[in-house]
Amino acid sequence: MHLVRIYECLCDRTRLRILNLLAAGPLCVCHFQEALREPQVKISKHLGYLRTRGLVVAEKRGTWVIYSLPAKPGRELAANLACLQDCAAEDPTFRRDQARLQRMAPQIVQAESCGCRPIRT
Amino acid sequence: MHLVRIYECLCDRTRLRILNLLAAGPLCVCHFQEALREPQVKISKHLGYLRTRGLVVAEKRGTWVIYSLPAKPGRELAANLACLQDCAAEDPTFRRDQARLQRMAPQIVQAESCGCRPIRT
DNA sequence: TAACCATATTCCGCTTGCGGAATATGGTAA
DNA sequence: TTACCATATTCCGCAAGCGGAATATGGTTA
Repeated sequence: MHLVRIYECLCDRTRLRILNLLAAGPLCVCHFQEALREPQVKISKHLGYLRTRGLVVAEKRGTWVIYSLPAKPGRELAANLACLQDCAAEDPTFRRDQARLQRMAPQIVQAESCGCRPIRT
Repeated sequence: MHLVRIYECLCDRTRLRILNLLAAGPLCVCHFQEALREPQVKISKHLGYLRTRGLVVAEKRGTWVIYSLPAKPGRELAANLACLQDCAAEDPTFRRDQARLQRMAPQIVQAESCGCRPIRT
């Protein structure tokens, strides 16, 4: 019953907020810290939790790490992520996080930089 | 973030199996025991867990208790129950449970009896 | 009344997960 | 090289949840 593993990932508030942000596109760790206003350890540990369970994919780019949702999630995961997005649309916390993220743009992940600070190729 | 409470209910295998059976209609405790082939304590405790969190509704009828999904679940709960049903369609465990339940019919809950044994009005 | 039945609760040991402080790792800049 | 930065890991104390054995509760039958 692989479904249980998925729900275990979803039953934490911080992880839900992370997944909600990722629905809009890849992000690097420092973006989560800023958008969610949570300490680095907390973010990092929850990202690790999600990664080891396949809900999230990590890609190293120099010093920083960019996280994203899996390119082709399984049927169950896809269904639940869609359901989560549906529910998130009305939740104030989720909306606030998204708003903060938008305000942080356009220094959002580009091909060349995560935008955490200026990069010189 | 009420969603978290819902996911906490969904991240246990036995509770998922219970909710899956309930999707087809109300059942009394002994039906769960038989269809899931799990001990009484286990069933009872998980039903209690679900009940206190509003995922399930209990109605006493004499000695036995009939459980069902809430008549009008909230938006988030409804969405997740639908998603669960979608996922359950392919899972062997869920299908097996449903098959056992169907084999147990027609002694399934009626207005007058839970069918656990013959009733004389 | 007493015996019985379906269900719920309590107790116990165990595992998992959480948050935070401190520390480790490993890449980048000077 | 050394200093620094972003991220991950370890260690700790604590709380919650699970399963099972035993027991309690409360309605039903005899």
